[in-house]
Amino acid sequence: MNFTPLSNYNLYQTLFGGQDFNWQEINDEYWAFLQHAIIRVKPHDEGIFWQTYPEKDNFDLVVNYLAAEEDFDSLKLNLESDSITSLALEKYPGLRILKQDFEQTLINFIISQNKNLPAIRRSIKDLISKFGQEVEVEGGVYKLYPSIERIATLSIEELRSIGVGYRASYIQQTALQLTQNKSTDRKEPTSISVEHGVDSESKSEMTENGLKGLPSDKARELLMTLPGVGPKVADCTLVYGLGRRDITPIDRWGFRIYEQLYQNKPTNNYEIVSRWFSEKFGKDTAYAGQVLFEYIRNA
DNA sequence: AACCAGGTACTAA
DNA sequence: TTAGTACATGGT
Repeated sequence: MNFTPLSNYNLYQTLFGGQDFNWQEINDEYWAFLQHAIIRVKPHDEGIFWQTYPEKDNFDLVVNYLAAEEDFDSLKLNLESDSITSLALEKYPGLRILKQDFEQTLINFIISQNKNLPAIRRSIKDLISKFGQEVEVEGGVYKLYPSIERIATLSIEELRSIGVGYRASYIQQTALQLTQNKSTDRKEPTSISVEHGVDSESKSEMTENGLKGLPSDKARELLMTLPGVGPKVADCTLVYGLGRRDITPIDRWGFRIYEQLYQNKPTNNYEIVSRWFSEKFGKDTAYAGQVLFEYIRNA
């Protein structure tokens, strides 16, 4: 295995908190099952021992996924200017935000709606074990997270078998749309912007690169046209799957943070709370939201 | 045995 | 816009 030092990095809380459902504990190691790779991590005091499969020694994949090169110290300084966030940070030092795969994040958070963390993990684990492609790892056989194309071919019945209930059609339809957008994206490489209808133009932007080119509110609006994707799932996708840091997803806990921790007037209006976070924490909103989420959830 | 879960879609006022 | 409700299934 390779070794990479990691400083001020709360590995366990980062991998197994509420932001990422792809990691499993296997014999004192942490394994992530992605669409095209498996990341294997063995924690160590000063960093991690790691390996990737089926392509081995993929340093860029690991460092990028773990956001290991992010300047956490200056981030920490900014967050400490707020006393409540500072308190949360004391309890969860070194909590990072990972850089997950866009499509996988979208599907996972569609599954997550109205489920608790253990139930989410169980469904995703089943999705992988039932429908993932096999890869050989050190003589054993493991499975990747199923590709979005594969998910698009699954029947409602197959999807129901992983315990996602009414979300099955959301998953199926969203996966179908993403694969279709990917293929039209390839046929029309870049901008020879001929007469696109608003509709087809929007669709062509519903790709990883298309969304990356849009401001957060616009990208969220577009993501919300997908079935099963409301503001919360859209924001999770933007933050965890597209690297956005100027917003934070507002779930039940987000509303509690807004009302109880910061003594704001109770509301059930997503936009109001979302804007409050972004105006208060600016470019570090995602980090503030993340550490406050872990803080209030375990209070 | 209820009640809740990192919500969303739908309906009616 | 805002308020209420059904939804499949599993965790506690």
